[in-house]
Order: sequence, then structure tokens, then C-alpha cells
Amino acid sequence: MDMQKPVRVRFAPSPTGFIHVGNVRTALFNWLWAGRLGGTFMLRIEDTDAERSEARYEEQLMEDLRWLGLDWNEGVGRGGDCGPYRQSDRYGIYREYARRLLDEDKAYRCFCSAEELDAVRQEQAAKKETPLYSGKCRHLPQGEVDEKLRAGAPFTLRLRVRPGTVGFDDLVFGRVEIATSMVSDPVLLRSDGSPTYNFCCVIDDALMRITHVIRGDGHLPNTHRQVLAYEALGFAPPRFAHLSTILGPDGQKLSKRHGATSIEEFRRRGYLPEALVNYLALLGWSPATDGEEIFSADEIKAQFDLGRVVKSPAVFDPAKLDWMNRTYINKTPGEVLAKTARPYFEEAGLVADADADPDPAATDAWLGRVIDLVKTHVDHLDQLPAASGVVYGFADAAGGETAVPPEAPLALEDAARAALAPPEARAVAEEFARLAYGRERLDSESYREMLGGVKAATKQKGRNLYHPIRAALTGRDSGPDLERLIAVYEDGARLGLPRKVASCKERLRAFLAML
RNA sequence: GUCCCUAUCGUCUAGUCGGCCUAGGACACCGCGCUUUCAAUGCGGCAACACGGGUUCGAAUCCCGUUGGGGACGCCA
Repeated sequence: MDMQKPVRVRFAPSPTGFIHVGNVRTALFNWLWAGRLGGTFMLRIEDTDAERSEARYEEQLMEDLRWLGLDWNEGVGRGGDCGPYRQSDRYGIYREYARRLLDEDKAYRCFCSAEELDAVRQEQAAKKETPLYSGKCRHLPQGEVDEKLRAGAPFTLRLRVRPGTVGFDDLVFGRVEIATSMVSDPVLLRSDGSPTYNFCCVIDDALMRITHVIRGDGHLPNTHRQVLAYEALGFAPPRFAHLSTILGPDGQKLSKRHGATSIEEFRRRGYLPEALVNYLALLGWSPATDGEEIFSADEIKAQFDLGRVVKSPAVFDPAKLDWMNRTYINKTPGEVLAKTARPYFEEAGLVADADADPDPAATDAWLGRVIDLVKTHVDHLDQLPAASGVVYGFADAAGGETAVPPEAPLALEDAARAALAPPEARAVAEEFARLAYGRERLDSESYREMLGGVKAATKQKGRNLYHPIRAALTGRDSGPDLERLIAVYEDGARLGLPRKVASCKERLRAFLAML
């Protein structure tokens, strides 16, 4: 265990589906550990399950990692001197080691059929016994083996598990030790000659000089088998660190029915990668200092310590993720958010597709101001178009995902109508409108001047002054700061957007006519 | 069934050698303040050591048991 050795860790997913938050947290902890210690973070693809592995999942998974900023510096897509990094490209290597184990009698051929083994297991289960391999083929006389081979009988290769105990010192769970009598002789090679996970994993981690295996705690029992395999192969085992499972709010393993779980889905819904990374890092790990929880990836990297990872499973809390995402959204300037948020506005028909937009830069700049106005109301970016109703003029689809009416007229909400009902309120609104109509150009500065004019003419102030103006201008009785909103209305009106943004004068005329 | 792991507020967690813990922080929730309004924000509140035995002058912290939760027992990974 010399700590001088450069740290090498790997993330080794199977491309059998969309990658979910649990896997990503594993990748993240590997990435953080490598980053903290200035080591190598490798991506290896475990596609020995030919049935379920698909190339598109591999693509997706790499895209997800890149999006999150979990860049790997060796492995699939990056190369390196320990390749190939896809297990399906390494079968020759596994065969070679299997041969060696067989020659050294550390492994043996098992001629039991899958059906046979299954029957035995069922029998054992029925008798309430621990289902274990009987060891039937462990000591087959050589003559019998030769005979079966001559007859072309299919066989698997099993590791000969030694008596005694196996154990290892897990970086998060501590010493874990069991009697080898509790572990069946693991199958190394299937009857079709393909290698199994436990075998590939050991050979790859050894050959790729992995120093720390950081993975889900579902592998904890596998680790015993793997340690035995390391022994048989004559390799020194790496350090292990097992991460507890992430559960859904009901305490069950996180799955699709808990809502969004795939990274792809979080991205689609407008979660920021830095928020997801921050949240996931705090699931099972915490910094040594109490208090602050908002950290950049680099800040986390600087403090990350496997020794501070908790052993018990953590429940994924969407509400806290939302809070964190909100925090990041509010920290990020609208003009920056506009780049990632624009597609949501395009989809809602509020801005033209970028390639059909005569001046996309102007649109983005304006969109950034809209976003700054309404972003404190959203949990994730895909809610932005609906939250922008106050600018576009449609009635707020409260909670509605993308319910943005394309051609609806300006909507005067009941609360705004009520706010304008008293004669004094109406007088304020009309005086404001009169001043606005008389002006060529409206902006934040002229708004302040007009406000003074209305104040002088109507003798109203405070709420009685602002509220009617807000209602007559926005059709609502609450919303963002008027001074900034007015400029956004005016500039939006000049932009020629697919869904026209009404100017202040147009709004005043329309709303006052509705009373 | 057998084996392994695990157990602090509703949730994420701090608590690293037992005393500094009348158990701290964050999310959620509730209240108050700020603000023309809403949101944001600031302040405050509610809320936990699963249970039972030990060991000890002293236990959330150590030991045993009970209960709850998770996992494994595959020619899946």
C-alpha cells in the first residue's frame, strides 16, 4: 500500500441503459479522488454482457460525463497505454490468464449445466439452506475430464476457492472479512468461452495499475471473490472504497418510478451541471467544516476525502436538488443562462430558432434580461418560458410546464382588474398612460420621471401609486421590478419576435380598454 | 433461509481519542422583517441520538441483544 504510487482510479460502467444519478455519483467520487491526489481518472467500458450492451448507451454515457465536467484523462475515447479499454476488445487477454490458472490448477473445468445448477439451488432454497455450489466438479478424476472433453461436453472455468477467510480493508467500510466456505467457486469463463465480470474486473484493474477501486456497495460481496482471484493470479489487490446506495424517497432503491433519475433527463429539464455535481457530492460525503454547502467542483476536489464518506445509504431529495439548482441559477447572469435556456424559448415558440433569427445575438442579449427578471421564480431552466408570461403577456400557466398560448391576446388577470377598480387607482393608471402616450421613447429613466409626474398629479404614493401602474402595465398585481420590466417591454417590442412582445403604450391601451 | 453491511431532526448530514452536545449546519415546513407587489434575501421557530441491557465518575460516541433498513447468495454487471 505505498501511497507514493500515483493514484489511478477508474469508472467502469456497463453500457446497458441510461446512466443514472447513482452511477454518476460513483464516477464523481472517482473523479474527485483522482483530482484531489493529482492522479488519473480512467473510463473503461464493461460490455461483457453482449445481450444488453449497446453502442448508443456508450455514446450517451460519455456525453453525460462530459456535460457534467467529469473529464477522464485515459480510457475509451482518450486512449492510453493500458488499452484497449473496452472489455469486449480484451477477450484474448482474459483467455490467456484463464489458461494460466487452469495450468496451475488454481481453476478447474466444471461440466455442470446451467439447468443442473439451477435445480440444485432450488433444492437448497427449499430446504432453507444457503444456495452454494456443491463443488461437484472440483475434484473430477483426470480420466473423467478427458473423456468429457473428447465427447465435446461444454464446461465453465471455475476458480478454486481456498479454505480459510478472505478480507480486505475498505476505505469506507473498514475491515470486511468472511469465511471462504460462504463463497461458491466463481465462474471465470462461461461455457461459450466468454469471461465473466468478476474475472475481467480483476485482470483489468491489475493490468491497468488501478490503485483505488471506488464503486457501489453492491459489489462488496464480489470483492471477496475478486480478492481470491487476485491471490490466484499473483496480483496485489488495489485499495477498495465502496459507496452506499442512493435510495428513493420511499427508502427503496432509486428507479424510474421515482421520477427523474437519468442524467439525460436532468439535463433536459434544465438542471445546471454544477448544481448536480454539488448536490451529488454532498450525498454521502461532507466537508470537514460545517455550514456552507455551495461549492464549485474545484472547491470540492480540494477537500474531498474518502475517509469522510458515510456508510449508510442516502435518500435522494429532489427538493434539495431544486434548491441547489435555484441557487446556481440565481448566481449565474441571465446572459449566460440565455445560451442554454434559449432552446426552451424556441420550443415554446417565443423566440425564433437560432438559425432562422436575423440577429440571434440581440435576441440572446434581450432574453438574458428577461431571464434575470424571472429567474428567481424557477427551479430549473425549462420552467423559464412559463415564468416569462409577465413579459410576453400570456396568463401565467401556474405550474404548467410549457403551456404557452401562441397567439393569445394580452391577459388582464382578475387581481389586476380589482386593483384598478377604485377610482383613485384608475386615475393613477390613466395619468400614467397619458404621460406615456406623450413620450416618444420609454425607458427606465423616463419611467422614473413619469412616476414623479403621476405622484404630483394624483397625490398618491407608495402602494397606491405603484400598484395601479403595475396592474395597468402588466395585467397582473405582482411581478418583477417595473423599472427594469419597462425597458424589457420596449426593447422586446422592437425585436420582432415570433410572439410579439407588446410595448408599454400598447399594453396600457389594451388593459385600460378592458376595464 | 444463510451470510455481510447499516441505524442522529421528514430528508442530507456534523459529531473522528467517551466529557467542550442543554446534539451543530443545510433542505423542506412555519413565523417575522425588508420591498410598491411576487420571488429572491435577512432573522427566528419547529424538529433527531430506533429500542433494551451492560462497561464507566460520565455514552449519540464502547460492548451485547432486539427491531428496522439495505445488499449478497447467477454461465448479470
